Amino acid sequence: MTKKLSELDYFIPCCLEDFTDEDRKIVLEVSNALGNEARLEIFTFLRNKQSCMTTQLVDYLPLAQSTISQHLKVLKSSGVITGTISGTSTNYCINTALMQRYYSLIGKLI
Amino acid sequence: MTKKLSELDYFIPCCLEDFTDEDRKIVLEVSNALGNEARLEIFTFLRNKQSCMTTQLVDYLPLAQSTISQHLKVLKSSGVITGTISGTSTNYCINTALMQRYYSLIGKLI
DNA sequence: TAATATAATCGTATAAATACGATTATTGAA
DNA sequence: TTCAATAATCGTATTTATACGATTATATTA
Repeated sequence: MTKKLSELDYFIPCCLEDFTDEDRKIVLEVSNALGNEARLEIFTFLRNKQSCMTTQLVDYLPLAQSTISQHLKVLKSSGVITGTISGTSTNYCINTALMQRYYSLIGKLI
Repeated sequence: MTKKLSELDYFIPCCLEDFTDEDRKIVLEVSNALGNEARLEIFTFLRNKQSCMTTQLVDYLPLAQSTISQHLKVLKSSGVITGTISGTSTNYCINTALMQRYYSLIGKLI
C-alpha cells in the first residue's frame, strides 16, 4: 500500500499567497481537533465555563476518564487548549490567541 | 464496548446561545472535512482554480482516483464543495455560502 | 509517612478512516 | 451502436482513532 499524503516528501502542497506551512498546519490540526463530537463538546463546555478541571468534564461527559484524557491530549497538542497543573488537578482553558488565528486563516481561505 | 458520543441519544450537548443543533453539525462536519491533508489540499486547489474537474485533481494529487473520489464524497456530504455534472466530467467548486457560515460560527465560538 | 485525589499512561478491543485496484455506470464521440 | 473517457462504487487490506479498565505518577491531606 502506498503512503498517506502526509508521508510523501516529494509532494509540494498547493501554494496560497500569505499561507505558510505553519498556517496550513494550524488549519489542519485545529480542524481535526474540532471535527470530533467529544472534543467539540469539551471545547464548548470550556468556552462556557472559561476554564475547568478534568473532573468536571468526567462528570459532564458520558465517557471514561481515560477517554477524556486522550481527547484532551489531542486538543492540547493542536494548541486549541492549554492545561495548567494546579495541585493534583489540571486547569484547562481555551487558547484564544490560536483560535483567533484559526479564525483569520479560515477567513483567508474563503 | 460503550457507544460513541454521537450514538448516545440521552446525552444533551452543551448549549451555547445562538448556536443551534444545525450550527453544531456544520462546525463538526466542516472541521472534519478540512482536518485531513488530502481534503485540505483539494480545498486549496479548488480555491485557487475557482473550479475544476476530478481529472485535474487526479493529475495533481499523488493518490489513486478512487481515493480522491472518496475524499470528494466527504467534502460534498459536509457541504464544503458542490459538484455539477457536465458531460462525462463533474465540475467541483467551493460552497462559499457554507464556508462563510462556518467562518461566522467559528467567530461565535471564540 | 500513609492515605487519598487527580489525571496521565498503558494495554488492548473494536470501529472508522484511508488507501488501492477492479468494476460499473454514464455520457459523448466515432 | 460501439468505443472511449470520466467518475463513482465495490471489495478489501491496512492504519488510525476511539473506547475501556487497570495501572502509574504526583501532589495534597491526614
